[in-house]
Amino acid sequence: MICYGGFMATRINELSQHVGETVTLQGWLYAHTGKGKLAFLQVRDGSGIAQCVVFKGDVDEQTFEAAQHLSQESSLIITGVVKADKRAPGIPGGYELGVKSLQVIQKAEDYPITPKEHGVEFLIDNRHLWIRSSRQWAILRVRATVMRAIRAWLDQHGYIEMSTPVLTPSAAEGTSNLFEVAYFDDKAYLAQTGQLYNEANIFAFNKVYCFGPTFRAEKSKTRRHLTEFWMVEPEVAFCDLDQLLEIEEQFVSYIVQTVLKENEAELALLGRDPNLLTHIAPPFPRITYDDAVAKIKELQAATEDPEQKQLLDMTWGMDFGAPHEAALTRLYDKPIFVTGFPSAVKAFYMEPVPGRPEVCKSADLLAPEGYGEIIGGSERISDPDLLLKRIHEQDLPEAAYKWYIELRRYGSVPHSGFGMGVERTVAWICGIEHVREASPFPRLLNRLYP
RNA sequence: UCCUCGAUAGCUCAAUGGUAGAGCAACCGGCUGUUAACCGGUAGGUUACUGGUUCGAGUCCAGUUCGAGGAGCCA
Repeated sequence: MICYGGFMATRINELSQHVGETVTLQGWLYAHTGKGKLAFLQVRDGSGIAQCVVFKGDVDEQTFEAAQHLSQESSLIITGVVKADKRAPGIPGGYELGVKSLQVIQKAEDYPITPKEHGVEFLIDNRHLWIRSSRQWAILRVRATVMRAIRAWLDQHGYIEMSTPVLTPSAAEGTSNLFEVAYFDDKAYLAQTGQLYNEANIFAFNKVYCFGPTFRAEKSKTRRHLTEFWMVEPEVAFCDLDQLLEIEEQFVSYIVQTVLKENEAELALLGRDPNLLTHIAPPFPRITYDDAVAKIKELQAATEDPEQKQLLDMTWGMDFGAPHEAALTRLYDKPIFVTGFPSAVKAFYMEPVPGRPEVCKSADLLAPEGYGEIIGGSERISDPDLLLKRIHEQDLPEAAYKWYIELRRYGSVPHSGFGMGVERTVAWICGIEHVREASPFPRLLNRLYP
């Protein structure tokens, strides 16, 4: 019996509910080994991995022959009796199938990713296959939970999702790190933020968010950069920076707690210690830029390593580099807010701190363990004259911002918002080295395939 | 754009300037509890590319291409 569509099949993550019953699984051979009259098949079905044991005495000769010669990633339908067995490997493991019959849908030939170590280049070239591997499978399931938790928290708290355009007009903040695309006889650019449009949306809907891919044509080759990544950007009317930080810490904590609750098996598979995440709850430490600079200088003075000493070089007014963020966040076991950056290194639309116009009401949220910035947020300038002045100071084309300035002429209010990078957040929660593994098909500098 | 490192079998890696090797994967055989099983056997190579030095180059030199890590910039 072939059960296409899956409605007749049992899912591997539900095997524990079927002990003693005869069930049918539909999946792919993940790994196999044998021992004379026994064949051990590890079968994936998308929900988990289960060991299926074929004993020569239990099946006809053809079936045993087929089981012995099954190749990795062959697709199959397999029927047998569910047994609890502590020895059974798999995800979640502990249950296995005593096979009664086996049907090979397709015998795979020479699957390239073997259960041995492989290099990064080979794996990323084979990303379309690599996502079947258990670590990648686990990471991408956590990503799906993160994305679901993002929407759940925002939806539960009165935000409405409002799509912002991916194709945006020319000009804006300079085009050096934008991807240019032909737009009939004109040029358009792939969006690197939906924020300005969200600032229009709040005047219609009060609390909004956009959530989608965003594009940066930066020539960055580091473990923290993708050229296409997903970002969620909430924007809130009648909201100052202090209120924004409370929103952010609740939001991030909810996401982490949701993953801890729903992806225990995935985190275990990744070797991620949940104790590094269980205490993630409000409030998060807040530190001003001024204090952060002082702390970094202390750390620089304390280090013996001459290379670190040079990397930690810091003077007031500089933006943080990755080494600064890493050193600073290692002092805390929670994400930290760094507030009040110099206006000169931040975007033109950020509200100045009253009495200290050289710094602005901005806040970066830095993840612990050296993962660095996962959120950038700020209170936006609400005064039209000040906004216009800042646009002139930064030599931006006023005409391109006509609509944006107009927002401040028709019922302007204090408002704030932030953007959170999904892949960096997933990388932190999963404890992985590189953001490329937090995206199903990462786009990187020099890498557009597959 | 800059700095550092790298490219040898399908994969991961060896190989004093002197015959190109191993493990895994594949294929054949053995084993009733394997967890990246184990044991025996078979097959598998334009050493990234171009040029140079040398009696002789995977190895030394120059250039090119591709990749990795990092810096800057950023989520």
